[in-house]
Amino acid sequence: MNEIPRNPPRNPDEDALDLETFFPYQITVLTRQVSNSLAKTYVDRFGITIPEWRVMAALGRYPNATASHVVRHTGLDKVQVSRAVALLADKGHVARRPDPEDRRNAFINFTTRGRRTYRKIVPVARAYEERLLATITPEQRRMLNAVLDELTARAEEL
Amino acid sequence: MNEIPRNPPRNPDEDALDLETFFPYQITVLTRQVSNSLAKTYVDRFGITIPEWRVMAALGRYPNATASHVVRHTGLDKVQVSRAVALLADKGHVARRPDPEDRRNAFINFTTRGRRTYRKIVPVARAYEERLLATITPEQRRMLNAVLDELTARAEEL
DNA sequence: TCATATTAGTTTCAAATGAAACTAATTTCA
DNA sequence: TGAAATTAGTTTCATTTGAAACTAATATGA
Repeated sequence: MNEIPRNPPRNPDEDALDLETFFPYQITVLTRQVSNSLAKTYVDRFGITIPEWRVMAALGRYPNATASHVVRHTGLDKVQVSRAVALLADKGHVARRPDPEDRRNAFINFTTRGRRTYRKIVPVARAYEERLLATITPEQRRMLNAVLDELTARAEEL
Repeated sequence: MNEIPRNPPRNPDEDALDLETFFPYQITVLTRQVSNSLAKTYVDRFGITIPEWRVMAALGRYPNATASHVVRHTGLDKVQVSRAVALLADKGHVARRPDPEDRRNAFINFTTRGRRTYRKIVPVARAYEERLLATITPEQRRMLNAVLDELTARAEEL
């Protein structure tokens, strides 16, 4: 017999909390899904991890950045940035140039190869976002974008 | 001299991607923030981790569940569920009872102590969500909830 | 001026994670 | 039947993570 397993009875506790509609649960599940898809794409097609991609994205927007600038623009912590930059340097995507005026700093920049890779990734990242958001209206997108910003600011306060 | 560090020049690449408005980045940052806050609350106040809390939430809603049912209702993978249940059992919050009809299964239930803890956590979780969402309108909440469900389904397809 | 504090970035270490291998029980079907 | 496949759940192991300690350089202030 291959009986389909039945779920146990529902909602025994009058005050039970519904995980499916609990906001922290909802975003955790969605984020994991999205991150895994993207991570797979970046690794398979470009041989880099998400933190490495984030560093590249920061450099594409703000070139000649120090590690601290990258921290500020990526939301990664300094350990992750340190490691991601080291790996990108190993792979020849970025180069570090010490600041002669303060030798604790190092300016990070794309190599030619790194910039070429960055320019290939950007449209792939945009295309993924586009496909993901394809079924929601422009109005919903604007709202979503604004609400997420609002909630991020709010979460930092709490 | 304590000069405030200036950011490097912006947007050098005409086609640069803005991380701040890139949806996968936005939800990653928000989710990390929210998870960290909640994890801290659960550990500090109740001595449990987020996966343990999720298992409890699943049991609150669907009692007498097997590990497979918990997997289905929590979005955790079976390794995490196995470990979380083992830890909850160690702490005396849940008990496992083997299914006499199929001894591969074990039914998981709250102990009295576990149910008491669950009933304390639920309002704390709700209160956090309430404070987090306090600044957005009920209309926005409904929309957010619907859009996140939609995107989760969509992300699974991609 | 030099001892102390601060800052940038790296390394270390312990904990969390999840894929893959594994154990035990049950089902399938020749 | 009973050998092979499937399923539930656990354990192992290699990787990822981030807090804390650390190194090196610069700033501060008695």
